[in-house]
Amino acid sequence: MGRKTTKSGKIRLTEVAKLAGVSPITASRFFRNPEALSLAKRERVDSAVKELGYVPNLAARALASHRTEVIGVVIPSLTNNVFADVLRGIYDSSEGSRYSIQLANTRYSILQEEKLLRLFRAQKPAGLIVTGINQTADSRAILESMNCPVTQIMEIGDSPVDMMVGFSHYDAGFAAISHILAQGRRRIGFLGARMDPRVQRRFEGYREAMKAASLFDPNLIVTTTVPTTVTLGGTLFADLVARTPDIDAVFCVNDDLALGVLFECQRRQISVPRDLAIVGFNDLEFMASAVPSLTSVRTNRYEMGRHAVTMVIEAIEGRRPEVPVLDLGFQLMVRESSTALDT
Amino acid sequence: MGRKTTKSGKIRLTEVAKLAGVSPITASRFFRNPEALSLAKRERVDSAVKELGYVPNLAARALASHRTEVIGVVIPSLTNNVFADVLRGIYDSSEGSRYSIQLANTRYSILQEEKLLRLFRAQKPAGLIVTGINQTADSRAILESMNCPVTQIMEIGDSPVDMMVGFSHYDAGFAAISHILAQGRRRIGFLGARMDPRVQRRFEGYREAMKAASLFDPNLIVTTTVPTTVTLGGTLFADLVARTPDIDAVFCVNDDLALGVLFECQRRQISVPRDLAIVGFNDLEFMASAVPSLTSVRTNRYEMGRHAVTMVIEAIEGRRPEVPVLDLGFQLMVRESSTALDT
DNA sequence: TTGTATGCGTTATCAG
DNA sequence: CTGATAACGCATACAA
Repeated sequence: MGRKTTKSGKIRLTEVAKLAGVSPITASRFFRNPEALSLAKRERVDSAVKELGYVPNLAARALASHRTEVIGVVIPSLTNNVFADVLRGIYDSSEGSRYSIQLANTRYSILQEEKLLRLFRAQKPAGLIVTGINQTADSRAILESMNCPVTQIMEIGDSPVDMMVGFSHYDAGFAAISHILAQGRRRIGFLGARMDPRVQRRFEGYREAMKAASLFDPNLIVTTTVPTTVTLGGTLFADLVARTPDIDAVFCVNDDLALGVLFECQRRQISVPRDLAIVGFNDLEFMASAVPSLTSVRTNRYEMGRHAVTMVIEAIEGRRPEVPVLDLGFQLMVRESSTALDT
Repeated sequence: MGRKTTKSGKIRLTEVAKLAGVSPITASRFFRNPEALSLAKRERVDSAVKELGYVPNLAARALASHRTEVIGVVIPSLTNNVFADVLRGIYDSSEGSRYSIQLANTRYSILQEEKLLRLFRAQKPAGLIVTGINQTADSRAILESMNCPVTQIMEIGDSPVDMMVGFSHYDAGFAAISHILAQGRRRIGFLGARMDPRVQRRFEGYREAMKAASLFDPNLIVTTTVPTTVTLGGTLFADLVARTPDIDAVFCVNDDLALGVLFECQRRQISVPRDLAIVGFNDLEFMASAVPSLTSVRTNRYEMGRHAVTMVIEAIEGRRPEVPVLDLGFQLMVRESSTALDT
């Protein structure tokens, strides 16, 4: 009397095996290691699967095998374009594989991060990708106790939990300032928002470059912990100009701020780059399109996502990388907004 | 000799129950329906859980209960800011609940969407959120066979699979054009990229508004299926000007294109809005900040995400909405770029 | 290459 | 309010 095609919950591996005339475990192997089956049985199982419309039960699989096929990804923001690119890389690279991505958003809160990591631990992910290197001690402990490959992304540093892929925000900040200095600018303002750990390291790059040139001056610095927007760029710039009118360049910790500064300059008839050089960070697509085109520091976000997933998957499958830390570097994209001063 | 605190895999509900002096099923109920326990046992279980550091096994739970606590979300793009906002709403609203979000990216491919839906079906999600109303017949069939609440987002239409939250892209396009016409403009160009179903409906709004004013002219239209960028906005605009030099306004299907048009105008010394009015779509944050500030159609993306999750969760828990279709509307944000022509 | 026996950790069912 | 028993659907280990 038992139905089988309807009430889709009914078709188990057993049914498939029965129809194919094999044992359940052979049918099971068909999915995990098809090559281990004789061609004949492989085809029999294959058609049985199709005929019955068999859909594997992931929960049963996970319970029996003690592992899932999900890779957890912990990022601090969904609205930040930077992470959108990283995520694209992650999803693109994971698609070919059998792993699926589970995303979690900390909103830049390390306590929230801790909570999410606890949640992940309950789920026994096959691998984990987390943003940055500033986890709490508890978070680190969780990560280390998780018995799965972990890749930290966006930046690099000593003492990785496991693997890392990113670049040095300090170096990138330093390089940006060195470039501006090389153009003959001296009063270089710093505009910062959000001030997360990576932004702070860019700031350190700025500070050290300025100090090395004996040009550091606290009056050149305007920061806020408020999230970044284009509008905020204009506001911060207005603050900076009010306090320090003689600036001849501005380094913005991201491109949204830089665009806001450009608009504010247009509003105030400040000529860019003649009166003011502008340099952003991340090299979002619009930077090249702006008038004047805006200099920025390109970061390889999409590649970061791709590498992170690849490294994790390789590690899951036993092929650990020779070096656990991958530096993807950055490129200074010099454009009109930071050309040399006429002298 | 058996450890228990280390090798965290060891602690099962049984261990908790033993320590608390109750049966496993009572310990189980502690998590799902604490009120059903006597205060005494509840406290005993509670401390046992804490003492042992018990972590529930989600796979076992899913297998035994025939349901998971994940809500699947299917979107066409991760880099599009529009979806970033929707996702933020989704994640924000899901956080308080016990449901976790599983994200899938179709990259605007309806075949990929079909594939992903099949994958979801294997996972027996508690609920599903999908983008748009243009699923393939197969996709629709899968959705309908899934036995869980489904919410379609971003737009509304007849014949929802289950529930819907969005707005009419046709109406929004029509309203934008009506506004431009009311400013005295006559030669209104249309710039479109990507041309996904929602963009096409905005186009239909444009077309009908123009036809109603007897101003429709194919030469005013430039579209491409290429993904949107700011740079592309400039390129499309250049094409349009080359073909139809006498335009006095441009409607862009999104804000990135609009920004690109603005930059291109700056490059060509075309005065906005004097020579050309510009209207975008979505009202991304930078629109208000641009010089001149750019008119756009605000869509309530964050709220869309929030409502979608809330509706799904409510439905999962048996409280279906009175009306299955929620229209969140749109607002025309009139700014400097589309003020009236001097006459 | 294939199959048998057994267990994974939890919850549903129904009785008390 | 509490508990005993029996699934849930699949994979591991080992044997053939």
